[in-house]
Amino acid sequence: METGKITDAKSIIKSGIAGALGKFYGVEIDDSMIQIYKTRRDFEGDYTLFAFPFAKISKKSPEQAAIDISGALSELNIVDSVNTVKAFVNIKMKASFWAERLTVGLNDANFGQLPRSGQRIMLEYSSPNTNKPLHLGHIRNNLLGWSVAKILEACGHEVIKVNLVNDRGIHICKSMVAWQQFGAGETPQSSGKKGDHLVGEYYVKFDREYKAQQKSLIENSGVTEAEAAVEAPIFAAAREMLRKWEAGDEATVALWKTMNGWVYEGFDATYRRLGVAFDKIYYESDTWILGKKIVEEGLSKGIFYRKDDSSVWIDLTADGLDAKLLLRSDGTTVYMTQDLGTAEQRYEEYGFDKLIYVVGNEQNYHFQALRLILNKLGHRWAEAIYHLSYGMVELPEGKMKSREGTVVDADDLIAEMQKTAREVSDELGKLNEMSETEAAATVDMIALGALKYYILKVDPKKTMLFDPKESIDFNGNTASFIQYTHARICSVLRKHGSNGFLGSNSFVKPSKKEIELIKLIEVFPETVRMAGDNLSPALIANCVYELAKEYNQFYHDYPILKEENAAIKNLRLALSYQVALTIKNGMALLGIDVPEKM
RNA sequence: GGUCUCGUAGCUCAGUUGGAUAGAGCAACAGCCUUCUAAGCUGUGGGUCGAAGGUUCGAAUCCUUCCGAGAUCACCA
Repeated sequence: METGKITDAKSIIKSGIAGALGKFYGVEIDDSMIQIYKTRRDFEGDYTLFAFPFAKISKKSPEQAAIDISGALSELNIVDSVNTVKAFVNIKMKASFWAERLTVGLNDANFGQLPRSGQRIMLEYSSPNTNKPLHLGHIRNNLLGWSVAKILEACGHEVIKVNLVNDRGIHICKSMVAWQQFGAGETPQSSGKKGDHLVGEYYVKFDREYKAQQKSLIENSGVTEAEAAVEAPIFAAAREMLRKWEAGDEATVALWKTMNGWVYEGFDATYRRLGVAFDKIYYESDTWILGKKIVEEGLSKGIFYRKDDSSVWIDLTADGLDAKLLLRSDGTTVYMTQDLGTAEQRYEEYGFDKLIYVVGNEQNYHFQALRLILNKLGHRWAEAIYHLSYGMVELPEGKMKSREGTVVDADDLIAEMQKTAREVSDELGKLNEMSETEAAATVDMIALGALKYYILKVDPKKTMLFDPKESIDFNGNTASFIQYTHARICSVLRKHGSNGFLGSNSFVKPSKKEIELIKLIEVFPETVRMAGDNLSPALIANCVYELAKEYNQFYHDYPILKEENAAIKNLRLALSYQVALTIKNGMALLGIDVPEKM
């Protein structure tokens, strides 16, 4: 899924270096020899070239090679000066070079949007169960999925966002049975409860009743724990309901449709609040049968085998895994069978170049097996399957456990963040001059921005800690800080009476601080490319934060509107505009909106 | 037990895919609003990069072993 090359400052310098050193040494300079990176802050220069590869060509010491190189490079017309420290060649670019880079950025209407790649990527994320409301873990999944989709689109790929809803099975039957027994006809309309929460309550009720029945069975009938687990009447009722559902019993299917409908209404509300959406939604009730064909295929090819009880397996022990079940002895399919089937169906329908599953790392094993099995069946596109495996979200008290009631509900969390955002904004007097609609929209941006940024700034693959107190902090490395920077710039541009875009003007030479800002803006498209290659929104978050931080320093130390020199003022306005645009584009890739006032 | 992931400041995290003296935020302390938004800015303190070996000009980053944390190995999804 590599994207194309970008003509940023670094690549321009690289080709300059290749030309100059090719001439100097009289050999073709391979791209890999030019190892260049940002100069450390304590040294003079913009980029640093490592001289070791060239020492080999000239058979001189690395230090001497560095000196030779510095001579050759100072000839380049974009280079201001060169200095060497040991085997490091520090290159300082001309101020005019940076002014030119700013102009290029300003004239790029789609700054940060890379050219079309022609690749089609299917991205599966969210994939909830319909027996309980979404929680903090789902939030990480949804935010990651949405952001990665945005990033891949920015990288020029066609992205198809899909959701696979787990709407059938024993878990939903549990909620249904409990509702039948204790519900007394309660509906979201009658109780005013959100549909997914309502169904979730009955799931909990089931569990409570189930436990009570087990306890009483063990105490009164003297059965073992395992026997009690099977014999409890309410569990028997759930199993019976599943059997009826699979047999297509009308009343059961009708109840199932009604209760799932409630859940979908609830999910839709939460999805809308989170600002995520899908291009296509798959339901397990449609796909669970898929994969049986694959089982036949695997059996006939001798890749799968049938046991005496007629269950079907694949032996993956040679690949370091275990034997995996593909078909139960009663002929029904399992999760793996279904996933094999949907993958094949999706490939036939869409012919993707890449199929990405955003699923927690507890399923690493499953996806390892999935790829392996498809490979063994001879599907070349198995290589296109990628499991974007993200780490669990933990609380300061430890892991979330639904049984202990420590699960953080998605809707509650969002509501809480909105409340806090409102309080803090009010306290600071930020909403004083706003209409209620405007204030509500601003509070919304701040609250959701805080939540999204807090989660997305962490490398997806790492287990992360969600500290509620820290997540609603609006200072430091937070979305609010970045949003505030954007609002400040908008305020400056408003007062100037323009949108700050000053066309393709040529600019006066930027000062050191201004060059720092141009550099941070300049790397944005390259950062988007890296974020796409690594499927990591965290890279975008860091990049935007660095930029906002640098701008706030600049804002504090340098006048913009009050600058008397018109040419310098012009440069600073253009720079401010470009910073605001980059912040806006970057935050959009995280699914975060930025206000013009706050 | 097998497989996989992780371990960086008191806490939460970065670290440009092997580069120079490892960086931010929070928390603590000390400053800055009569000047474009103080949700901001400046400064101080804080490190055996889990440990030990190895690879090489050079390692937080790669390899080995050990220690510690987590995930997974169901006729659940």
